[in-house]
Amino acid sequence: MAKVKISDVAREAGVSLGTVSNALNHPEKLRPETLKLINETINRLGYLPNQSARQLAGGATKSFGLVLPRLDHGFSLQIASGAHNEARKHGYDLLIANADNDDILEDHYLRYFMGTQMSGVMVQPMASPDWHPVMAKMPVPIVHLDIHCSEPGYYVAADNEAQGRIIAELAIARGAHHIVVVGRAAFMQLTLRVLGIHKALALHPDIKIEVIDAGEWNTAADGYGIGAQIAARPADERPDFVVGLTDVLASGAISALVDKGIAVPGEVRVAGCDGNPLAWSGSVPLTTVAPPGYEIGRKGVQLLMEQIENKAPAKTKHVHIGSAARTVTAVTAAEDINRQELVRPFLLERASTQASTQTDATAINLGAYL
Amino acid sequence: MAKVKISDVAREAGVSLGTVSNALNHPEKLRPETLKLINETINRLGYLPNQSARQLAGGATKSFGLVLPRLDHGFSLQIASGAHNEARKHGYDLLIANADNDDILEDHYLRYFMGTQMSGVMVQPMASPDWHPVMAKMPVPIVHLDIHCSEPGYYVAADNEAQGRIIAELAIARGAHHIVVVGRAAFMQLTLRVLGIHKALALHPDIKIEVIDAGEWNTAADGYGIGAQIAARPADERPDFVVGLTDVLASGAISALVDKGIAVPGEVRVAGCDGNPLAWSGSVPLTTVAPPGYEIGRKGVQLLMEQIENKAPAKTKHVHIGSAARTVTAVTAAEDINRQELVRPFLLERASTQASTQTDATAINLGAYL
DNA sequence: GCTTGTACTTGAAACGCATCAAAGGGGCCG
DNA sequence: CGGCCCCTTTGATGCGTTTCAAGTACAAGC
Repeated sequence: MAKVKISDVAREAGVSLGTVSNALNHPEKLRPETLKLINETINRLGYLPNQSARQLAGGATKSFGLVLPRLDHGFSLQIASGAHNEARKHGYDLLIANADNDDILEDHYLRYFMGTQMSGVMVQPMASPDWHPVMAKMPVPIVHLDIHCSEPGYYVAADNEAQGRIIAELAIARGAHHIVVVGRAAFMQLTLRVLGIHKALALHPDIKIEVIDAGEWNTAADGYGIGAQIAARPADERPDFVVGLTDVLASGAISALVDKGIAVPGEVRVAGCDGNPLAWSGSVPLTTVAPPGYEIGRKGVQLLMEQIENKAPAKTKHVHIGSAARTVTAVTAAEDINRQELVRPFLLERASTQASTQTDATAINLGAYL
Repeated sequence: MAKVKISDVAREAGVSLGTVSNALNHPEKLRPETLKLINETINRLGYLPNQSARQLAGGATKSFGLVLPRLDHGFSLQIASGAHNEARKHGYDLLIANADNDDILEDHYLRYFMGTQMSGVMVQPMASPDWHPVMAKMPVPIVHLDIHCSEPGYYVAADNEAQGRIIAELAIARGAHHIVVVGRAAFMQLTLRVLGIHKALALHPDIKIEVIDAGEWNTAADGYGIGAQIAARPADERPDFVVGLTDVLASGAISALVDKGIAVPGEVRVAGCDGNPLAWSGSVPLTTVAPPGYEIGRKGVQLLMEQIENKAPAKTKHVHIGSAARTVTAVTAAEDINRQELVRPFLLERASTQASTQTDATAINLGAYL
């Protein structure tokens, strides 16, 4: 079980150490038969290059690290997916670490990646990344995702305000008179969505709007609570449009409303925000405005590449990506969940199973903010 | 931007190289004031240990690698979550790689992890792991997840047959007379589920059973196709119970049935299999029998630890974990999506929002297979 | 004052590989 | 046959750590 090393391969194949190394890294430099001989020996011996030694000796690694706050949030997964594909396209590996909603762990993995000679590191931070002095003097390209930071540095974020605007316009288009927004004020992203909604409704003073803090953002139970509260109101105080600032909140609210005998979307329409796959893979599709997670991951890697390739990269680069709006049915959406590079809002009503490519009037083109 | 190394810290702090190293790895060996001095210097200089060099010199890394076929499959995420928590408990890091349904990539990341001096590696393989001769002579503990392999080695798998049995018994309990199973025969896991269903139904020759290959397993569209086909049948040839061997298949089938005006669960009951979060977080809960993904990840790490700690570990160890059955409502389920260590099937009918802890008679205790 | 012991600290060796200047081996031309 | 050049292979060097045998300083004991 002793690990076989490059010198073993060299001895066994009757060539020198450097030749084996070349076989691994610059095969074009070798005569085909030498290469073949070495490869056979490698396989026979079950040789596996020691990555640590490789990195130590060679420098960069052609791999990126991505630290995510959680793995079970659809948005983070879209980021991971986009980052993965883009990284592979450039021949880089992507390693993912789960910070499990823990600051300490986030910091730990960040340092870990930094120290592993990764070519670059991305984080979807839990808190503002400005706090960490270490970040600034990092010898490794780093990009923050889904967050705005004032400090110099690179970040890619969704235009959350635009999402709010889109959803508000959806409500207006549906003829809403009374909107209830369910969310959690403490989160910057959600706050911006609320702001977008308010701005869009500024021109419609006749539409009444209420914002209710659900306490949390990631459990349907909280949405259920608000839904139940709404259902308990006298009919004339009930909204005709509910916005869940998060898809799970919206789902919970729908559950409550239906449970209490209120027709959705008959009496109350409900829309979400997140583009959480659960919303469109379920048997009943939820209308949702999706931040472009996939695109954020992709762009993040692109910014990493940019820093790597430019000898003198910009000190600061902030990218905001708008949410492209598109109408798709539930089934179709489930189909291309991993292929679509743009995410989109859905029609509130149950759509037919034919895919419709009709573009929402409020669509923001991807490039608009680039 | 030059990377600061240990010798820089040593020089700056006026101590020797080995002392700085001790400060990092064996702080108890240093005089408190020396330690303090060194730590201050480290922070001032922003020193970050080079993990590659560390691993090269030191050997093991206290970190595990996990290669997953996809990141967007709920089951894989449960595995990742379980593995993560267990690994942290032992003070290990967990790094995740996404093979993106690509054999080559899977192999690539496996070798990568092997070569990184990871203390152990886990894979949820796409194909049977027997094929790979390299695996056998790996100098690193390795555990296969969610798959049975005949070769010597470690694996942890769900008892898929039991899942089929549970779902069949659910159908029997609901008084089913005609069951349609929608799935993809080519996948071992699904085949075992079908086997379990057949075995459970062996005692009920009066119940008619049909198995339809949906072509795929991971898109609701395929389920939709079968659902539509069922809906098109004359009423007396229609099943009264449909089993999706995968939750998305079940979702798709439900969509189709409802679209075509067939009442679910009024005329046809539908259940899934996977415990995919989408099934229970959506506003309408889907009944599903969930393989214990979290538990598989957990046990996988435990087996890794076992191999690491025992100087002479067993050559082979196969663990099957049964699916514990429990009845939960959609909202509650969404709530503890990340806390439950056991996953469970749901009632087919829309449940009330009160959690019910009633245990299904077919429940298999977690420990039963350990 | 000398010895022994204790508590730290030191620095050289090794970890496995990539790199690169230099050497080797042909083929071709004069 | 000698000289040149190109293609291939060689092996010493260094990457940033950890480790560990050897060293230092200081205190206690005689």
